Amino acid sequence: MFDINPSDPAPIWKQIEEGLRRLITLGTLQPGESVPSVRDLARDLRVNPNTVARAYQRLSDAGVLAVRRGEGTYVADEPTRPNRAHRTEVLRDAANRYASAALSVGVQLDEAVAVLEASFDKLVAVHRRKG
Amino acid sequence: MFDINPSDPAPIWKQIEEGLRRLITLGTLQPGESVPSVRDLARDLRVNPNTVARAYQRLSDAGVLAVRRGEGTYVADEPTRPNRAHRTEVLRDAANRYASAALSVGVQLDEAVAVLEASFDKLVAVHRRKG
DNA sequence: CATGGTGTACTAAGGCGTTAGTACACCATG
DNA sequence: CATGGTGTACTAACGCCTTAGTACACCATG
Repeated sequence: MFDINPSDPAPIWKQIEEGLRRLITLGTLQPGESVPSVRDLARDLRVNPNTVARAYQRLSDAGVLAVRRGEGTYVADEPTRPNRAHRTEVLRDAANRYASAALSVGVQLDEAVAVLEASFDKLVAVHRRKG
Repeated sequence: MFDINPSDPAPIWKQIEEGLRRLITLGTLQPGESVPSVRDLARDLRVNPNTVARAYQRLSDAGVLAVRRGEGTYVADEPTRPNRAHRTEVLRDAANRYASAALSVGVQLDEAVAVLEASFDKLVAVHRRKG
């Protein structure tokens, strides 16, 4: 489905939340489609079920996922889209972290852009492979 | 000198380490030049001296900073440069995080590149202002 | 020599993330 | 109705990060 990076300082529940949002915006997960159960995804990612549950609950509160009690969790029929303010904030923060990391190891803008394109291609390719 | 982002999941000592490496590679801090004392930088960043000390010690172990006991800490005469393997690893990881964040909020490559350029410009501008 | 600033070391406490284990209410299925 | 899978909730424990406080050895300065 997607990968978790244990060495990433970002919390695992946040990586799961981001990964699911990514698959939804890319169309890999479509409205009404079911997502893996808490226990299944936890086993798949080699992570504790509580951590997955935390991500699912946050996405449900945000209106991205919909829970049918006793049955399972599904992508909402009309998944909530982040507004412009939140989107630009997330993007600027992430860009600052990337630029800082690049400059700290002596990498210029052009090379940073090239590597960024490769990362984009890889993630979109995962999308095309349906998982 | 540089900024610390308390909401960044990355440890503060790592942000300090990265910030100093960035200023050195940009030339804002030149070989032989002195860096602020542990207590001064801690007061400046509103952070505990222990946290700054941790970053200084790691940079000293890496050969980027040189400590003169009882006197202060300085940029090494020939600061160690990260090798290609480490550089590409850091860059790829950071690029993956940025690409993932962008796609999770529905941002395409072109917009992500534009925002990245802005971040680069901002950091380099800080460099030109000598701090 | 006395003072003050330097890096360094140590302990104690609190917060957050993660894991582990257990338990419950819910619902589809047979 | 019994079973099994679903999300959810709770406690306990561990580790890492951070803060706070104290203390030490070192050295430049006056």
